[in-house]
Amino acid sequence: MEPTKSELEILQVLWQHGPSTVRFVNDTLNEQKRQVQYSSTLKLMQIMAEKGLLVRDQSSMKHIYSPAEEEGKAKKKLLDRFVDSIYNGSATSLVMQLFGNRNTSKEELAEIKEFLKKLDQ
Amino acid sequence: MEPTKSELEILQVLWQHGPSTVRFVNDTLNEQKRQVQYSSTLKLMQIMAEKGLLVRDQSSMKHIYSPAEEEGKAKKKLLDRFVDSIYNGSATSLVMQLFGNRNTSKEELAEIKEFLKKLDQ
DNA sequence: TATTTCGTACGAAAAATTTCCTACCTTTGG
DNA sequence: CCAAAGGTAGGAAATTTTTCGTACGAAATA
Repeated sequence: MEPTKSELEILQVLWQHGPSTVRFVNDTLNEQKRQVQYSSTLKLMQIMAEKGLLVRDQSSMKHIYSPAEEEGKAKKKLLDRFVDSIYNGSATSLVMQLFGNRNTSKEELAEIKEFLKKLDQ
Repeated sequence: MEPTKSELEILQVLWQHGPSTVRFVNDTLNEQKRQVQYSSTLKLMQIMAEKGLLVRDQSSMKHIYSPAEEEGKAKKKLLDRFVDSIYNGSATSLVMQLFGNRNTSKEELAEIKEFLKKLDQ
């Protein structure tokens, strides 16, 4: 299932900090992103759990939520969908546009080249 | 301004085929994407024109709509936003994930390497 | 024990997005 | 000229997404 924009924010917090309570996620959102009411975050996380985007541990009173999918996998899916919908499935054109008129550091470029070289082996 | 999902579909048609009438866009959507009523497409394109996403030529009775922004520029913006929000701004991690566990063809990889090489010069 | 604090649940409202009905005008073909 | 076909405009409805008020229970604490 495709996370909405707000859902993605919540996922990011959980990926970054690991399984968390609603309180923690809400505080983090308020610090890092934007002002939002506790009950809004709660509601959204409950919905996400229903949808299967999050897994909820209710064994203690303070429920603990975790992402249902591992960060890399989930992001890969998002990335693939992005490539499909915007670049018509061509990863190459994406990369070209990404670095085409961007001031990418020499180090970054070197790192990528090194990475690509290793892919061949 | 950030195009919504449906708005993006319309933009794609216009980028692909150039300035078009609502009728043409609607027909294309119905062929390539999904069933949608003419008046829905019309309405959405009118809204997009108001928002400044499209430019409308009303000189003739059949209005001609064009994307307000050139394809490359607009997609670059979308891409940058995507990198920022998903990969925390790191184009490198995006590329690595993109090719990490993907069966990319040798040709594709060679092309990218060639491209990166040229960037240095 | 009484009170305050902190948690979940639920429903509804608000906002954003998408869809379509209907009215009405212009053009085209008979 | 008249009817049919094809266009725009506008409002309203439907859907999806987001937000929050409120009720209520459990836990901590004075």
